Amino acid sequence: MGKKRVTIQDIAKRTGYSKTAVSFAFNSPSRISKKAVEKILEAAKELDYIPDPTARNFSLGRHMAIGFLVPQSTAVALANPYLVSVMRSIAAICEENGYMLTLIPPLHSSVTEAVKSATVDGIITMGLYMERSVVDILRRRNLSIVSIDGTNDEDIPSVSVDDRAAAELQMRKILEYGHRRIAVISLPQAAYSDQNERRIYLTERRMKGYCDALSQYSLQLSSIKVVQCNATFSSGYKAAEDIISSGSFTAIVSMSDIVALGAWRAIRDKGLRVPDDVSIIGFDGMDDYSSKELSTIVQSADDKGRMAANMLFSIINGEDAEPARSLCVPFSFREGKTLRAVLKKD
Amino acid sequence: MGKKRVTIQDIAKRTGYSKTAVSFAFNSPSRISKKAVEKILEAAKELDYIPDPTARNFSLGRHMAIGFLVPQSTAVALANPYLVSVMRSIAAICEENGYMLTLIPPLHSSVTEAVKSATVDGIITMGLYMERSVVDILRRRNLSIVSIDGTNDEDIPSVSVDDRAAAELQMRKILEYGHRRIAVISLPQAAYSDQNERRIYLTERRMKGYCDALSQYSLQLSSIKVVQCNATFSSGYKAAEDIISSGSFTAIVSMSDIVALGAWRAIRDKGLRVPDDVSIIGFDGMDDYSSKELSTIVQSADDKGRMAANMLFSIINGEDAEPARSLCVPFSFREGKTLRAVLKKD
DNA sequence: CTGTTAGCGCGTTCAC
DNA sequence: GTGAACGCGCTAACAG
Repeated sequence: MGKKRVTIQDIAKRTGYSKTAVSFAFNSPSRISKKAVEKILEAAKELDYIPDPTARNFSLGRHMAIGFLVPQSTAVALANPYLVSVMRSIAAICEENGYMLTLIPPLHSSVTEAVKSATVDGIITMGLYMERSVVDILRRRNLSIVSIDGTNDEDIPSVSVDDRAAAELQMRKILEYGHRRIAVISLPQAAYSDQNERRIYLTERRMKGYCDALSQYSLQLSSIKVVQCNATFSSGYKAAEDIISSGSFTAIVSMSDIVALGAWRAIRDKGLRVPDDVSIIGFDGMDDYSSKELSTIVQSADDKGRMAANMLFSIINGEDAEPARSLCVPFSFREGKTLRAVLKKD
Repeated sequence: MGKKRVTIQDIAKRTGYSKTAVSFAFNSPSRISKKAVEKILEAAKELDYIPDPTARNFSLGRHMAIGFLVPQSTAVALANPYLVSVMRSIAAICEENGYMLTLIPPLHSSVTEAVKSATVDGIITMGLYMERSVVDILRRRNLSIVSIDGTNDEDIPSVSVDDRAAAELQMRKILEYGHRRIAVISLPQAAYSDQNERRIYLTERRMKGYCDALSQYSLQLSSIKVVQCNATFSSGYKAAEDIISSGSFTAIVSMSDIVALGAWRAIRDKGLRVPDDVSIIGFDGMDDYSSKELSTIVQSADDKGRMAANMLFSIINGEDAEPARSLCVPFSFREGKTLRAVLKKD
């Protein structure tokens, strides 16, 4: 169905000019006479000619799109509002640059497959443990990458927060409030990581921060309960149910706000009160409407996205001399309403 | 920097086979001898050969990506959690089909420009008034499209809710509760609409529903206040501030949940109580954690996204005989906690 | 300055 | 198993 696409040839024939002239009319009008440009554009309009973007990109060796590579299925990834916020600010920078943003989930459960076939000019990852095989493909394909909250790998430009210090602050707040029966809700380990590599992933960096805080109080990590879950509300809900049913804790420390919110709900549903019975502290500081009352560690999603995108574009446009930079976003503590000093009773 | 890309030629030379053989080794291994396949794949591995996806797509005339076309800048669009939910379920279906999802915002403020240059195999729009010029480009480019919450255009496959009836129900609830001093927060009119066209946009369909409900109570649309804002929390907040300062209303009817939530916050910040002083009813029924208490009209984001994506894929894969279908998602009323009968005092 | 000719990019596929 | 054409727009090199 539908007649064949109108090509540059058709316009050339129709006007009596060459393909080259037609191409110039669109891309460098100054290269040919005004009259020629007019005639060509007119014919193009008459025949409804649109230069095929695929052919064009192929010719020019670019796509005008950058990829947002997420480590899990998009259904999980987009369930995290913090990630969406970061993506939003990335998309905004893309728009400024006339680029589109393509979501790249693992293809057939494989990040490598996805990266092999993605038609983009560069990639921003978030929360991805960059295994060597992925980096290799990027290199082969000459694709630039910027990593957000990724591995602390020196040869990959990255944007992140000082996870260890931020986590230390987070745990210290809880300890300062007198809590000792503490549960931590961690995030998934690098699902696709290669055991041979010794780069350190976000969860480990934060765990280190927890240890540091605990040791200031002469406590061990082993004295607290650690569970792990996806960065979604419902996972946080379930995680908190687990925690509640496995003992009596006075504080929950979550590596993610959305998880903390899920936990909060679960606690309320169990008939417990926050912060009277259980204190909660999150991590992210979503600028979100619903989470203003959550005590948390704030790191700007907007800054992260913007910095990463700008960095990527300056690499793509060759404006960047240094091969790899690591930028750090500041963090801060937000008091919120989900923290309370533990009652001295034991 | 970086050596030239390894191409299919290099593998051909290296192995002594032809380009054709190499191509077959990757795409139809059964087409050549097992031995040949082995040798070729081995050489490919040694040389780190990855078939260039751009060239491949160009050759095959496809992209393995579909586009999500939003009428506003992504920074605005992604600020609406309901839209993100829809996108999430679209992305999930894409993944199942091995496709990626590309976000298409207006390029240089032009939807037409964006649609001209998007390298995708099909498009799903949401809340977009489909002007003729856009439809024309899609046709020229042979791009299939499915519209969510779009214009009621018969020749475009679409998924939506019965907006008129849903809005009527929404307004009727408010009226049943005795409210008469009512403010409506509407959504942006079709920013890119062509005045000559007579297709009806979502806001108008809903407005019709409001009229119908009002007339059952012998009221006119002119008797209520109508303001308009973007589908974001902060816009909703501002809209409610306007409403509050412009008179005394007992109920706010919003065309979007996120807007309703913003309004709710604004009302609280003004020292008024919900629902004691002001009732609020939203529209969307976000499955979201934070909005369970909002009284609203529920329409499943997941269904919308899934149905639209499945429809698009069946069109792309040529499984769809009928040229255009319009699917309807059911809606329902959720009581919530933001409605209260108005006190008889006047 | 205006316009053309002749490839090029890279993988796919028809016809032998 | 192969040679050659093909898709479509871009552009270096060249001629008037």
